[in-house]
Amino acid sequence: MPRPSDTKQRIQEVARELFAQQGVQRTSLQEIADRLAITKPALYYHFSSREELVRSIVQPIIDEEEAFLVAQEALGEVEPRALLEGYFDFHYRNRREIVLMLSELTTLADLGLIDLVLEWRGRLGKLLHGPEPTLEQAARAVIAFGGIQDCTIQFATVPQDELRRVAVDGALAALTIKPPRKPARKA
Amino acid sequence: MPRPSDTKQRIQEVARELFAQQGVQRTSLQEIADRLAITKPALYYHFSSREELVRSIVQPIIDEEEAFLVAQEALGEVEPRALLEGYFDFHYRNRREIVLMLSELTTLADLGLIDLVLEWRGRLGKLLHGPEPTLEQAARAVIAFGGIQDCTIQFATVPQDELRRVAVDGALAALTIKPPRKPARKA
DNA sequence: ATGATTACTTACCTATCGTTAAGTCAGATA
DNA sequence: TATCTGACTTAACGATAGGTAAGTAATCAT
Repeated sequence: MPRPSDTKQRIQEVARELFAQQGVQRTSLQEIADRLAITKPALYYHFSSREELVRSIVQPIIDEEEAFLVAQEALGEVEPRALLEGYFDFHYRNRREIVLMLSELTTLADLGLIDLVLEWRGRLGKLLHGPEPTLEQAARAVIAFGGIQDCTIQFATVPQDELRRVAVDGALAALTIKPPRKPARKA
Repeated sequence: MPRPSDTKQRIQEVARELFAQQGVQRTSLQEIADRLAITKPALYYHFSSREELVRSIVQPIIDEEEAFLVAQEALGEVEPRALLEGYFDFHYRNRREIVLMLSELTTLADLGLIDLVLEWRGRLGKLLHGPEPTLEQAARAVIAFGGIQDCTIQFATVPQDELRRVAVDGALAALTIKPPRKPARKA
């Protein structure tokens, strides 16, 4: 049986599935091994530790989000709708991994996920409202981006195009700030 | 040292703190006991199991959210702003516990939290848009309520009144649905 | 045919965790 | 003074999980 094998990929597939189903912490190496009809130490041939297996699944998502942000920041001027749509597509594509990351933030603390998520939200807000947004602007950004994230998780079965429309529309609506007072009727 | 002791409350305080800091799953009974300078089995005098300790912290929040929903549903007609403000206040008051519940959904699966959260979102949506909302309406509700939740977590240090204003304004903005086409100028 | 390499298996170790049984001891009760 | 109860401690158990050491069968290069 030796020589090139796709076992490493198959381990990751099974891990992704079990992690999504029952959580990272509640999934043991034994369970992953059983599902593949191999032994636990076989996993150690492909991954040096449990943590490395977890990281191999989560890290690509982190890298992709990071790359997305860097690309948008390099653009200089951002068009809100395009930014939100890009953000949506990224989250829709990786919704399985993202939900497991978000619903186990503390478990994955070793990866520094908590700080990363907070940092990303800050950077996203600055893309929309400049380097020093007001509290109101920051809140709107959190609602908009968080809302898109929630939509990809909550409505995971809705087709991408349809969901993108309603999610991005909703996020844009959340961003529109009405002038503070003065009804300004029939302006 | 016998006779009335406040140890049970002190255990819960320490547990709340450690759970919030490093997660429920990553906090062992040993750690809680050490922090209180008592022994691990002493915890079992006050709580019949680890799960019961966790539940004693999480369950009141669940009950409160349930009660909030029941009360709102009983009202018949709901005013969106009032609903959102009530929702905000509940989440602001319990933000520490709520963040630990949300960031460990899978770990707390025994409590049926995942299904509960999904159910709550559905009921909140129906409060705003009736028993059978469109996808667009459902998405807006998810963005609005999720956004309020995110705000209480993200801006945990902002005073309650100030944050409530911006969070609820943002949520309301997310709820306003523009007519699909036809600019309908000067209607 | 031989040696090296790949891809594992068998067997085992150890640490930790939740949990329990049994004992201790200060103070309230009688 | 004797007894009972509340509030623990000491000691230990069983399960499980991550991890390792050593061996083995199949394949490739030489």
